[in-house]
Parts: sequence; structure tokens; C-alpha cells
Amino acid sequence: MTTLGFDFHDHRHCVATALKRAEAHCEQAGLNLTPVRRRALEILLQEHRALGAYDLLAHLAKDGLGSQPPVAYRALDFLVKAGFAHKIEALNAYIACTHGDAEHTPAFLICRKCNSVAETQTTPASGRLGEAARMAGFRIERTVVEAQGLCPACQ
Amino acid sequence: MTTLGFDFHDHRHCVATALKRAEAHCEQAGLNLTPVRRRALEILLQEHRALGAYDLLAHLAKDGLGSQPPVAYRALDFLVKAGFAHKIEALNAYIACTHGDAEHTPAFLICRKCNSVAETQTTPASGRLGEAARMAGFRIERTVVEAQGLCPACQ
DNA sequence: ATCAAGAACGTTATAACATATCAATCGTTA
DNA sequence: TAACGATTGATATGTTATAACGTTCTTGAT
Repeated sequence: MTTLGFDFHDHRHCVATALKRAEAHCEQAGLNLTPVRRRALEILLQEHRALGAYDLLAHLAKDGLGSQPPVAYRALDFLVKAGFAHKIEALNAYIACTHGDAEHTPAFLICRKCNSVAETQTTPASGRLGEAARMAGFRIERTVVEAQGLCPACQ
Repeated sequence: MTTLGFDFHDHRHCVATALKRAEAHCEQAGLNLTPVRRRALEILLQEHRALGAYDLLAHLAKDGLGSQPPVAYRALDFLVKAGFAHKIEALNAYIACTHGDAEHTPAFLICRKCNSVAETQTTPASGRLGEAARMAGFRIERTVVEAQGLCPACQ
């Protein structure tokens, strides 16, 4: 298991790699990675933390790519649906996915002090939650798993 | 494990019981269950589903207990802190706790069709999430676990 | 060639969720 | 009594999200 987000790394490289991966995935899946969407993903990757829709919008506006809320929300919608970004429900914010393009159930470690976010994975359907769902006859389609606390640096 | 929320039950009875339990707990813990707070809890219990703060406020207003947002948010704050209610992050809504007064890590099964919510429990720190947190050096203080999907009735 | 349909985007407006701030009230206690 | 802390009242504002409608551009069918 790899948990990204709290460690140093070659950031320029990881941004470029993720963008290329996204481009390839879109090409292959027939998705349209338009300038706005591409730039939105790039911004999320560069920031490397959870951004509010309006923060993202401010960045986009600086680049002349739109200044009204729907611009940001549409781009985020696309990125989330395509699996390139996730919404952090506890923060009402959005973050680039750090786990390639494969299907996965993301989980997040959110530092309440510095707001950094690390993405990791879970298998919720196999634990107590899945057991509870089966017993209740509930069919799980998506799970939100977010842990809040203190990252190593803030402890 | 008991998962409440999708089954029939004697509702008047469960509301009354939960209210009494809350009163007792407040008495014992030196908490002040004021009329607004008590009524807010009662409303959440009666509705038996996730309510937005403004939905709650509308109910309170009908009873002459306040008409401005802070009234609802303050009451919800109190109830959440006291453990009588939980916030459903994925819905920006609030629901009465159905698991007594003991400390617990709630988890929710949320039907995307009828919006009903069942509360159950998890032990996130002992699963893959906890493992990931330990490996990352992250100290978990609170976890949000919310499954979205279809309840038995809506399938 | 032209037309219809769909995807993306621009724009305006507004809905929905949440909090900051300061004043007023009330019970407690020093 | 005076000081205080907790609660509530009231106004204003900040923040997040979507509805609705029009325009542009591409693409494929006729």
C-alpha cells in the first residue's frame, strides 16, 4: 500500500507524468480533455492539495479560461467522473487523484492543521461496513472514507 | 451489529426513548438541553432522515423557536458535539444518532434515490485505513465513512 | 451543401449552506 | 451588587453549488 501526500518528491515530474497519463487515458477512452479541463487538472496537480471550486476558478480566470462558477464546476465534474480528481466531502474541496487511472476506492487522510491531504485506498465492502450493508440489504455503489487528524509534520 | 434506518419500527416510542436518553445524559454530563436544542433533536428524531440546516430551521420557525440560520447551526453544533446527531458530509445534512450515547465511530448507508440514511458502525482504525495511517505517520482523530447506493426498498 | 444533434462553453442569476459579529438576556457566583 | 459565562436574537455577509438559457463548434446523416 502506498500513501502519497506527506512526503517530498520531484513535483514537476509527477505533474507532467500525471498529465500525460490523463491525456493517454482520454485518447483511449474517447474523452475530450479540453483546454479548460486540462488546465484545471494541471492546477490541481500543481497545488497538490485540496482546492475549493472557487480557488480553482481564480486560477483559471488568471489564465483567461473562464470567470464564472459553472466553468470550474463543469471542469471538476469532468475530472471527477473521469477519475482524475476526487471530491473531499469533509472539506467541500477537490484534489487530483494520485493513484493512476485504475479503478479504486480512494480514502483520504486530512490534516486539520495544515490541510494537506494524502490519498490512500480501502476495501470498504470487505470490512464491517460491507457486512452491515449486506445485512441491511443495501447495495453500495460508492463510498466516502475520510480520516481527519494530524499529519506527521503537524504532530 | 445493528443497522438502523431501513426497517419498520414503533417510531413514537423510539423518539420518546431517545429524547429521554438525551435528557438523562445532559443532566449527568452537565449539558444544557435548552428548548431550542431539545426541539431540534426531537425534529431530527421524528423526521428520521437527514435534514438540511435550513429544513430544520423551517421546523423550528413554525414553533416560534427562531428564524435565522445561526439558530439552527448552533443547535446542530450542540447536538453533534454531544453525540446526539451526526453530520452527513456527502449531503451537507444532519441526522439524529441512533446508537445511544456511547462513544462510537458512525458509518452511514445513504440511499441515493429516497435519501434515507441508516447508521451503522465501523472500526476504521483497524482496517486498511488504519494501516495506511500508521505507515504514513498520520494520527487519526475522526473518520467519515459514508456509503452511497440503493436501500432495499429502492432496488 | 445543408441540416440536425450533441458537446462544450459563456453568462446571468439564484439557490443552498455556513459563519462573523455584536447586542440583549439570564442565571450563577464572587 | 457586580462580574461572568452561557445562550439567544438579529443583521449581515461569506462560501459553495446549480438552474437556465444562449452561442459556438464539430460531426454525421440526408
